[in-house]
Amino acid sequence: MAKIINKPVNRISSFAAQVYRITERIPAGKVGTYGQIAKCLSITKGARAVGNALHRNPFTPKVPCHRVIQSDGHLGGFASGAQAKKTLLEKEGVIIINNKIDLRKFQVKL
DNA sequence: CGTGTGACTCGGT
DNA sequence: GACCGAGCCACAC
Repeated sequence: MAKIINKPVNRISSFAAQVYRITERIPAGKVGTYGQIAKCLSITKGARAVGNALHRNPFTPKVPCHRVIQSDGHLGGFASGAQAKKTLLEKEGVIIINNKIDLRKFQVKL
């Protein structure tokens, strides 16, 4: 009999779920850093893992992954291009100068 | 289980 | 500010 194997593309790791949870609670007009989210998950050095989870984020419209930027204030990366990320943030009310964001004013406190 | 990769971060140059 | 190297974490193969 044929084994009905469905691609396990449906399972979200607990880690990723937590990342989405934190990202989802970022209000519009504010931004957060990968490291900050990582720290919320008790993994201060897991900024990379956080980026990975967001990059694979299956809840794109549900999770405002575009509100997550680098700790330096740079946009970081975006699946559709940093340009789109920049535009989106500006629409939310975030002021971006030279592809950089003022973390002092837009970094949300978790 | 080892290896490679990535939307990161920090420190030095 | 830009480039490089090292460190840390999770995932895919």
